Amino acid sequence: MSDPGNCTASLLKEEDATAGRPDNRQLCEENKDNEDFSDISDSELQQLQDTAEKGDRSLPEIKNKRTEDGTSLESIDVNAESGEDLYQDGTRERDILRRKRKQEVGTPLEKYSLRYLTVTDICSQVWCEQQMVYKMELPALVEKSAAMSEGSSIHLARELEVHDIVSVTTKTREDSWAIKCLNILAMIPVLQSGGRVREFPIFAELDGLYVVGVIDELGYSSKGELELRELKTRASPTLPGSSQKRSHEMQVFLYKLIFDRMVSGDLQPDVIMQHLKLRPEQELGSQVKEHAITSDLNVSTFRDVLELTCLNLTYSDLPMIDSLKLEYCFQGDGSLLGCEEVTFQKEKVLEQLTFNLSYWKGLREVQGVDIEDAWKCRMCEYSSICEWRAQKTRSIALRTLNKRLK
DNA sequence: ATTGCTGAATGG
Repeated sequence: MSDPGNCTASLLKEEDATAGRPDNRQLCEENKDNEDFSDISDSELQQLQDTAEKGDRSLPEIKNKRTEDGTSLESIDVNAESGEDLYQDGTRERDILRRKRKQEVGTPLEKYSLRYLTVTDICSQVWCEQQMVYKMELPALVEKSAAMSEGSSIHLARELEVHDIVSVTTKTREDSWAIKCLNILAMIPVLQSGGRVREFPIFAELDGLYVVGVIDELGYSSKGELELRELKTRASPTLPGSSQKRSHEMQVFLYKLIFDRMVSGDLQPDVIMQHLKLRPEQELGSQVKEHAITSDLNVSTFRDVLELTCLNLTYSDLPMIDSLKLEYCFQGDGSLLGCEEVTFQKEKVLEQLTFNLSYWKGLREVQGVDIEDAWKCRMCEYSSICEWRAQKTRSIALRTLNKRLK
């Protein structure tokens, strides 16, 4: 490994990833015969009304068996093969934490005990907010699709082209955040020398909320502009529809928003630690320290690494992101389907963000999709229990009924 | 808090 700038952070956990995983296949099959909100037959009308009055909503019982030894192994990167096992594990972990600590009152953020949101959380909110909320409440219902696994491995393959991978065991939450910092510290010089990096960790406070993410790729364009590239692999050889593109655009917009903050010296160690409830004096784990030493960094507590990172970001004179590109590739043969530059309109992005965050702050109720986007429900794991959908269906049914009575 | 706080992104 000649270039220390080529390491990224990741995490490994629990060996028996598949144990206790509920089989969702049947549920997914069932969802196939769900129709749009419209097109309701006469016989269904009465049924719908009955159901509506009863308020029937049978939630399937979800069990989360899990080994309780709790030993966690974190690493500075994935030893390949990450795909499914890690995903399933992570999901169950989040599931347990959220459901255990679920409170009946407070803002959604408090209800799900979230100290931060991820960029993906906000993007799935753009796709369907109601679905995103169900994912928080009942994550076990989602099964990773083949397209998603394929996407993950393509991304991993690309990452391996530019990164060496080193695993590191961690003991504390501070250790995992220290790894993010170490990776940032390693990537800064690569960017300064005009190089290319993948999986750049980002985090910043947006509108009072902490948002965390990972930038797929950063590099320089032929014009010498700092360019963000987000690879989207597609199961079919087609470009995404407008609805899906909207969510992709939001993703890169948020990346830029956060990255720009980071390089303009907006990051304050104390604010970060307060927000994320990290202990500044926490001594770093031996493996983390070891890695820091090989990178010639003299650090012993979490505060040391975080402060060093904030200072580096502030004074390394990295540019803000000039260009945002969405790159679509076909999973089948790897062919490029299209690459488009999206224009960052700050006002619009902030407006969208404010709307999304207002849900988390408890300023408004959850919203599902509009009728014209009801096609999304056909591939949604939660359509059979969806309150929003039921309500929409009901209101349309009643409207149809009224028309007929006229 | 009884023991208590998350790899993010993957695609539609």
